[in-house]
This record gives sequence, structure tokens and C-alpha cells, in this order.
Amino acid sequence: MDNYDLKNDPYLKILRPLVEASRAIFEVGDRHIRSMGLTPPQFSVIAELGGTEGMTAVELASSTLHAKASLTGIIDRLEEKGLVERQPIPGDRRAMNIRLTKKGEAKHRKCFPAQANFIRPYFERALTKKEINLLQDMLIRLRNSCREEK
Amino acid sequence: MDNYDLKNDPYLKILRPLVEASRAIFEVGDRHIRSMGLTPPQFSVIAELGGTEGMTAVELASSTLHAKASLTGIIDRLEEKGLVERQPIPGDRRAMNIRLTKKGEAKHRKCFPAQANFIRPYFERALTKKEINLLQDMLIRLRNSCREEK
DNA sequence: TGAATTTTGTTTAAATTCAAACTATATACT
DNA sequence: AGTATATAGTTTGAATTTAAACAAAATTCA
Repeated sequence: MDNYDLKNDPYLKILRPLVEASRAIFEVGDRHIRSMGLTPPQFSVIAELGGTEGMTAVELASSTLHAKASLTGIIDRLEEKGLVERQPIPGDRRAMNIRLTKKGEAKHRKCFPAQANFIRPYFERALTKKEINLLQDMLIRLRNSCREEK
Repeated sequence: MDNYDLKNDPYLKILRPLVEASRAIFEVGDRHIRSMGLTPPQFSVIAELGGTEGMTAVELASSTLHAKASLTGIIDRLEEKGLVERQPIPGDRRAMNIRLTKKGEAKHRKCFPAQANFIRPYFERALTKKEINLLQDMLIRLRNSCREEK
């Protein structure tokens, strides 16, 4: 089985479309985000914090899918821009509540819908709603498979 | 339409599963790659070069989906490890032919099948072959939609 | 031929990612 | 109480990513 053509393995061939689709979407979307003066990770933090009272770095890490070590720097830069603030949490002197400032909320109100509206057409013209659901279902199964024991 | 719940937009909801599925696969796969002494980008370069006579950085960039600016450093490090070499191309003094060394070929023969075999089960148990084809079709349409004019 | 344009690969600088180690604080357990 | 363990966030260092600028060489075209 040593010479089995791995590059044409029916299962592995899905890797490239998966990467290319993600890349393509984010290439288009990220350019739009940068044109609004944010980096993509900064945008995702603002998107998650919008409409909340804030959350800890650990919570933010799991909702934005960034490592908590990365968040330190991302939040630093958002803080420098005055979009986010770190507040002490009464009762736990380790944790911080990270939340949008007034300015950050304004940024969110402006940029989040803009980004969503910018991206949506790319999906709408590629897939029907029914297909979106199917796609979602398959992707979630794939994700779960990777998270389970081997 | 200002208060339309963007976070629940049926089209945009696909973004997270897409990212999570990619992440989950690469989280599992990347750990395995690192355990073989390569970084993920280094692995992808070796995977592409395997079985070829080499190619230019531009070709390698498009097949590995790395920016050519990134490739400079990735190839530098693979060269330091003795896995890859840069050869001048007769007839074009700008371009370089980047190819595996003997040692690089050995690395490829060992690591590429190992990685493929490691990853495959995660796909096999999540999706049927028919579903894989469906998934692939939808992902390609999504990719193409993002590459077309708006 | 010769100027304008394109292409190849490198360099730069800022931001991010990842893993690992580390500090401070909390919690659990004896 | 006192020790062991777990958690929150930061720091570190190496590698990568991105956009932008760049030098050298090739190509186009007037």
C-alpha cells in the first residue's frame, strides 16, 4: 500500500477545497476589515464583545478562537486605540473583565453590520439556504470527529 | 433593517462552522506534523515538492497557498535543515528552482504518508464518500464566488 | 534600440500564532 | 491551617503572515 496515491485520496482531497474556501472568504473579508482600520483578530474581539457587558480573557479566547496568549497583545492594541478596557473583577483578583468602551461600542455598531453586509452576497450567490444547512451539518460533523478521541 | 439579528443571519452562521472545522482538522494534524520535527508550513512545502524536480518560489507559493514573502523564510529554514536547496535556473537569473535534497526526499517519503494516514480516519468516520463529494462541490462554489467580481 | 512595464525573489515592520514557562491567585484536600 | 493542585493572565522566543517597498532581471512595445 506504499504507493497508494495519497494526493488523490478521496478523503484527503477535501483538505484543499476546505482551505481554499476559508482563505477566499477571509481574503475578501479581511481586506474590508482592514479598510475599516482594524486587524481581523481585533475585529473578531470587537464582534464578540458587542452587545455584552464584557467577559474574561478565557471566555473571549474560546468565543473568538484565539489562544489566550494571543489575546494579551490583541487587547493591548485595542486598549491603546481606546476601543476596549480591562476592569478588575470583584471577587477574583486574577481575572479581568474585558469590555468595549463607548468608543468601542460605536465602532462595533458601525463596523459589524458593515462587515456582515459586505460578506453576505458572496454566500448568497454561491449556495441556497438549504445547501447552507447541509454544509453546516457536514462541517460540524467533521469538526466533532476531530475533537473526539482517535 | 438596522436591528436585523446579524449574528443569526442564516448565511453568516456558516462562518463559524467553517472556521471550526478547519481549525479542528489542522489542530489535530499540525500537532502530528510538529511531532515529526516540522512546522506546518514547512511540511506543506515538502509535501508539494515531493515527487517533483522542484519549482520556483512563485509556483510554490500558489500550490502551497503561502505568500511568496513567507516562503523566503520557510525555505531558508528548510535549507538550514538540509531538506531543500535553491538552484539557479539557466536562462532566468531572477528565478530559483527550489527542490528537495536527498535528505528532503527521505523526509518526504517518511512524513507525507504518515501524515495522510494519520488524518484520514477523522474524515472517514465523519462523512461518506458521497458526502465528501457534495462538500467539495459546495466549498468550491463558495471559493469561486469569493474570487469573482463583486 | 531604449524606455516603460512586469516579474522574481528578498527585505522590512507590525501583528499574530503557538507552545512553553511563569506569576499570582483560587480552590481542593488533608 | 497548610499543602497540593488548578486557573487567569502575562511573558518569552521562534515562526509565520500581511502589506508594502525594493533590487535585479526579463519582457513589451514604441
